[in-house]
Amino acid sequence: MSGDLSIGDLGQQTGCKVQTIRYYEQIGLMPAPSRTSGNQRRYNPGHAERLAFIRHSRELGFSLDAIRELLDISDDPERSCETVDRIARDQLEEVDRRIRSLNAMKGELERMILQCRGDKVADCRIIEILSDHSQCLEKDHDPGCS
Amino acid sequence: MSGDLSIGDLGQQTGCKVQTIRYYEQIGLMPAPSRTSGNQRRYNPGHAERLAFIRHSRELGFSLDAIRELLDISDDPERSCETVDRIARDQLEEVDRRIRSLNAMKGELERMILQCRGDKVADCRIIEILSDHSQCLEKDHDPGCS
DNA sequence: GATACGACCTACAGTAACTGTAGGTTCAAG
DNA sequence: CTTGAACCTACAGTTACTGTAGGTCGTATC
Repeated sequence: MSGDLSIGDLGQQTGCKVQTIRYYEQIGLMPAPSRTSGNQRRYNPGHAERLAFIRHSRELGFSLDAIRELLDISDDPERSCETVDRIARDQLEEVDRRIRSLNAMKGELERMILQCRGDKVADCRIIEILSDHSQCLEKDHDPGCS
Repeated sequence: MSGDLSIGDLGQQTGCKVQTIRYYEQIGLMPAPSRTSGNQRRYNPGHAERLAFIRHSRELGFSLDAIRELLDISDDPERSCETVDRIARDQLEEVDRRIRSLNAMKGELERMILQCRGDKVADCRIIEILSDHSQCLEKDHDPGCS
């Protein structure tokens, strides 16, 4: 009736590493499953679904804390899903922020790379753009330096 | 001639936290500066430029390891900048990968949120989409569970 | 010169979300 | 009955910092 999947099976089914599953259990995100007489974990389909929820949420970038909250809420079907909506909207905003930031990086990287003439470091535009880093660092050990 | 900036001044100039500067020194990314008789760090403009290079590179998403390599290369103006070019192109690829991944997340999040009717969890499309997570987790503790 | 207070010092623990390792045990196939 | 993969626990390591505790220094003011 229950406990038919080994941790390895569960990992294969959900595309999740065995250590990660144990980690989720350790931090209380996954409930402790039953064990065989030899102390090995045995999971039922409910566990598989919970893990699938977690993995899918992770793929959407939700933090484990957010997922914990989503799971808590989803355990009570009578609750309003307002909080769920807020968490999802927050996540969307965060994803948007990251996309904007990465697009800025991308633009600058592309400009940098286009200007590289593949010659010596001395004329390298990439290094130049990354900074005006002048040659004085070796002159640290001047008089005045203890 | 040298050593005129305190660590706090340097942090202000470069928008870098004091602890972060000390951390960069600890991991060998920033050279150890001279010290006052009272053991406080004093930085010169060369340090400020190196730190600016590091921060700018971080803003472009380069890892500290990549930055270390870039700094090593930039210290030798006669070297070919081929490696610099490769590091930058790798970074651009990585940024592109992340943007694609985030765009996929964004699409799914938007679809999810649009379908939410803000009602009870029982009918919540967001929870549904995140998984088919059925109600059987509490039935874990069936006969069969030690 | 005394004092106050912010800035500095070191050393270490904590963060997120895993991943990897060591050293030992169990399961299932042959 | 043996072998070898899969499992177990416990703990260290990863990235790039951030925060804390407990103590010292520098400088402005009285």
